[in-house]
Amino acid sequence: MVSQQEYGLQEKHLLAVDCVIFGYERGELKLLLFKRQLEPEKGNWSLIGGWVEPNETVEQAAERVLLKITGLSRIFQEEVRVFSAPERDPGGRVVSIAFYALIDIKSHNKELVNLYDAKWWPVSNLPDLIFDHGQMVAESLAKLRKKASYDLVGRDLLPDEFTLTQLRQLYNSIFSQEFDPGNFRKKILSLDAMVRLDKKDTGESKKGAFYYTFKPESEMNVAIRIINL
Amino acid sequence: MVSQQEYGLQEKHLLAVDCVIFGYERGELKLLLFKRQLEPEKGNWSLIGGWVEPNETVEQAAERVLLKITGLSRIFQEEVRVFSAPERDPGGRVVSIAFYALIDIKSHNKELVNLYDAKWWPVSNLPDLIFDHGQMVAESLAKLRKKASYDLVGRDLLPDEFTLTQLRQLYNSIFSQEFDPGNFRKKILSLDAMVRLDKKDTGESKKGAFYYTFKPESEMNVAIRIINL
DNA sequence: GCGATAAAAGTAAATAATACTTTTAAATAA
DNA sequence: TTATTTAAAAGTATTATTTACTTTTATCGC
Repeated sequence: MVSQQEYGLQEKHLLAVDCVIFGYERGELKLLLFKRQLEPEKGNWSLIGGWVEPNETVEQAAERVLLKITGLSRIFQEEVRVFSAPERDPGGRVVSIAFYALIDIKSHNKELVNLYDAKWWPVSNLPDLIFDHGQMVAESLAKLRKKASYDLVGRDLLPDEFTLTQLRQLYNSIFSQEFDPGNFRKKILSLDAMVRLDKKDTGESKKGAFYYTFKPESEMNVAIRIINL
Repeated sequence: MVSQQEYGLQEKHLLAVDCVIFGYERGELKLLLFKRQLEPEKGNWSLIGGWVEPNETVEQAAERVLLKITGLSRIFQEEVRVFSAPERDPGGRVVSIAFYALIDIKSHNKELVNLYDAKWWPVSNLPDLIFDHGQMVAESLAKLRKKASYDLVGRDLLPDEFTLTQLRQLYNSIFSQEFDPGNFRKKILSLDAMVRLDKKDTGESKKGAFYYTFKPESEMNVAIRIINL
């Protein structure tokens, strides 16, 4: 029998969260980045982060950061993974948990974003990021793609009412590929996850495209395959 | 412009890893659990865990724990998620990262397992676990199922040489369902991920079943769908 | 050689994916 | 007021995959 080590004798760690905030606007998938305000790497582009407090979960810490920056609560977010290379932050040993979040750019608070010196960047054209934040973004995008391939992800990125064309364009931008309009429509409608409204968007075509809304999450059949990887 | 908080002013956290160790033996998926050796909950069944040291990554901490208990290195492991409810451990605020690992039970060091007062349990019949360890196991199983549905998982759980029947039985036990022998064989062979050896296992049938080995990981085509969820 | 056993191979129907074409609705120009 | 244009929406034919089976094969023990 071998003994375990006591709680009190252990070294403690600085714990942070970093948020990869995806948004969607005018046919483009975007990422909210901000200019770092303290040394090291002050002034360079980074993810939005924050410390984990003793009385909260890491998810709550991420929600707190998200609320502070966007003014939004109840945002969809998912843990990416723990980043813990001892030298990842030259300022000291910080273990950071990366989360990715999905928001509708139109619905967030732009003044707060300005206040924090943040900016939306197209994911297809990102600046260099500090530390391992580039890796965090790459893994978040991979997770988002995986999720989008077996789940409908529009709910958090699109406005409440959207057209099938807008949903397809969102998928085009997530996967950086063009989906066939007819087949995409057929596949999506077969999932029976949305309701067609009696309203049309005439901005894109003369005929006009029907608006749809998502059915409540509770009515959704899960684990439906949308894109075949 | 809003200022960020300095590193030095922050509260630190105890950081641990907990390992959900899956093994496979005689048609059954099993989990390695051990009797906790310190208060609180001393003597109750728990996952195998350890503290994260300042000079290592959380993955290295999990590898260290796995080596200590099984004698094996280079084990397949994957992060499940961070468990950080403030009251999850009655002994104090401990943030724990759960990992799940896959090993071939035959190849591990049984003396070490005994030394640590550990025991293999069938996943279909687990004892109550301390803290949130039951939740860690449930989420690990879900992750393993997801992985097994788009990847071949036998490589880490089966011996080097195995029959298609053994691989199918592994899948049966992971998904708690019976896969059709003919269709399973057809699907698996179509992936072209294994090599048939000139050797048969005659233990299970009079005709005998050919042994197979996995092709090197580098030759594998990725993201093949095995089970349709 | 014969029956028993599970492996291995084969088959036919149903379902789904893919690459297209055609029709529709509404705005605009001739 | 009719033709033209646009993208939405519907439809279609081919191919590929999945599913539920049946048949054949190899080998053991009698």
